[in-house]
This record gives sequence, structure tokens and C-alpha cells, in this order.
Amino acid sequence: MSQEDSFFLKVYGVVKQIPEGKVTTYGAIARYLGSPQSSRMVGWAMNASHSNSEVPAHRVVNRKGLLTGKHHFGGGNIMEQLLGNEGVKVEQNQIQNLEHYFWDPSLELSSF
DNA sequence: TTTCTGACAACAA
DNA sequence: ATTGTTGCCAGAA
Repeated sequence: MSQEDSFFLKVYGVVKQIPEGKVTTYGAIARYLGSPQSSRMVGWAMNASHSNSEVPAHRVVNRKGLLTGKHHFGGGNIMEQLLGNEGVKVEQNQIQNLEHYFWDPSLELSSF
């Protein structure tokens, strides 16, 4: 494994690989890392991502497509702006057609 | 040191 | 269908 050993760091590695215009969920990442129940930890990793590399946390939403962490993007509609700028349609803090934009690391990175 | 919380998700009742 | 609890890891008080 070339990635960091910490669960936390693995999250960054996956999130960084999310292509523009795509989004993923905390659970998908957690499951890809081998701990489907650590979805909470993924969100916590995002919290620390501020002090880490440039992690596109705005592309990570909860299972419902809700921008749960938008409040952490500066307190404004920054997250919506970023997603909208990438072509992701967001309405009422929720991504529309989530499955259309959904990017599952366990599928895209299954070759690793 | 212990305890609690945290950007979630899945199961049980 | 809805509500409540549990699980996971790490950091802060």
C-alpha cells in the first residue's frame, strides 16, 4: 500500500481522486477503505482536511446527497457554488440526480 | 487519564 | 414509515 496507513489519510487519497462534476458519499468511501461503518470517520477526516492537502470535500456528501458539510465551507454557499461550477446541480443543499453524479471509489478504483 | 463529540449509515423496535 | 441506538476512529476538553 502506497497510501498512508491511517484511515484518515486514506480518505484524502480517495477524495482527491474524485473527478470534477462527480460526487461521492461518506459511506462509499468508508466501505472502500474496508470499514463500512466508519462513515462518521470519513466526515471527521474532512474536518481535518482543512489542515491537510487540498481535498475537494465539497464533492463528498451524505448518502442522501445532502450537503451536510456546507456549513464548514466558510459559512456560506461556497459548497453549492463549487459544485455548481463543476456542473453538479444542487438544489436546497441537496444534489439532484445523485446517482447520475455518483462516483463510487469501490467501482472506479477496483483495479487498484 | 477518561469522556464526549463529530461533515454518517445501517439495523432494530 | 419513523425514531432511537450502535459502530467506527481520531481529536479536544
